[in-house]
Amino acid sequence: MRKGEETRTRILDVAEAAVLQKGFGGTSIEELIAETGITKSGFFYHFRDKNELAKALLNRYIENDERIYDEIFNRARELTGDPLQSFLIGLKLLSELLSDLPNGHPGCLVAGICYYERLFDREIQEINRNAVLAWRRRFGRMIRDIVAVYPLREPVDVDQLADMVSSVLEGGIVLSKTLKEPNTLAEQVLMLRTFVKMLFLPVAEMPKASSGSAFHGGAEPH
Amino acid sequence: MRKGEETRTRILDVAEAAVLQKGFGGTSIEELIAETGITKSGFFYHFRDKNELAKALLNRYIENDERIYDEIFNRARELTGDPLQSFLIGLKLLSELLSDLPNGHPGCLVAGICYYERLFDREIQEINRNAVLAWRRRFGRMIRDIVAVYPLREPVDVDQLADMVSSVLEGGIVLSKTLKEPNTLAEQVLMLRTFVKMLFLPVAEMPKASSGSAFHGGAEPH
DNA sequence: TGAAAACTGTACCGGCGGTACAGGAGGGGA
DNA sequence: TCCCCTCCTGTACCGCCGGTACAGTTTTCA
Repeated sequence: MRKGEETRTRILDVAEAAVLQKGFGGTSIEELIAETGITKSGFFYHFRDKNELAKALLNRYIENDERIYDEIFNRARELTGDPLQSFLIGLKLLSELLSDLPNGHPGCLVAGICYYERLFDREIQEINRNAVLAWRRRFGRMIRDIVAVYPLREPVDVDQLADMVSSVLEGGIVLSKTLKEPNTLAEQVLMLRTFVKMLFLPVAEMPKASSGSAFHGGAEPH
Repeated sequence: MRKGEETRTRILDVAEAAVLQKGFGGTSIEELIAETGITKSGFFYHFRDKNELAKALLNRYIENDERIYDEIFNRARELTGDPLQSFLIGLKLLSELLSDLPNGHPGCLVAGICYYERLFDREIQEINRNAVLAWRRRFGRMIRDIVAVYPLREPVDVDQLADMVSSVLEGGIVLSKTLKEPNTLAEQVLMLRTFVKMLFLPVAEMPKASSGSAFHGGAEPH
């Protein structure tokens, strides 16, 4: 019983890394058993087929993901009672965590599976869907707490704003991976933070209309 | 010469739909030739291997993508000379185009390939990277035009703001696909539009602090 | 009309997902 | 001590797939 769990975990570890680099279709079972040092029969003892491996992988990934968000935003809530401030602090902590990843974000399994869709059964697609809905509920809850205290400066739908957090994270991961710029993801989260700040806080008075060109980014001569 | 191009295009059409539904690894060449009504030899006459198919597919996708953006934002520029207004109109047009897609957005090949990464050669990864950099340049150019006229109400980096457009699009596609809610993508683009608006325009005066709960979204009893 | 372009047909290879099944090591409870 | 259960190994096999090789055929158009 103990030994079995350990082997199973080792397979999942190897599989997760492989799937995030090559997708499900690009990851062969033979390659997984080679790296885990197990036989093919051993693999199929733990997982009936590739679909069940995907399911286990996805469930584990989502669980871990939720745990991380819980930690970050609970920590943020410990630091202040104000719902807006704790949300903003949470986003800051999240961006720091993301920029501390040594090789950049490895990729999101939810997105990976969404781009592999048709080869999995309805159950997996449902698990994936529920994970995204859980994000919507999580961030929606926090935003509703804010709205109860701060007036919204522009008419936006709370659930859509909650989805924006997921959008920017998923999109930021794609950009970061494609550009091979690990920092892009963290920067995008901070941009979202700026948006949230502007939606609920009065803008600081303009310092002196210095006509544009103040906050330009890197040079882009082309 | 003419006939060859036509067959090639037909293969690419079939392949694009398949790849967006199942990923590259999940798409078999045999399945492509079956649907195109061509033989295996015929397929390999047009494409040396799967990698070259991917390259052609990606290049065509990016080209088409650029064309669509050109059309939308040129059209927006025809409607007004003001850089901010034309950008906002462009985003509105984009969201309308996205919400008019009958079955929702089919998925972005750039993201699909980014999640399949390791199985392609450096060249493809470079094409992908350049596509994202082109988006950054495109939106960055428009934002710089705005910044030259309107003061930024919060200190944000222009390139990071430009990347936010790509982030929200890519993330919105993932959310839309996973949730099977075609509208989510268009809504996310409009959220981004609100952000851009707030960054450059003074906020409308608050109507009367009716203490929150004004713009709540759908009920979320959990 | 003739050469090049655009294929078809056939045969083959090795890798992969998956199945089937027999058997064995090791530990824990009766 | 014995037996059973968990956790594997080993072997053999199937059919699909990506890819190669190459000879031959039809279509196109200059």
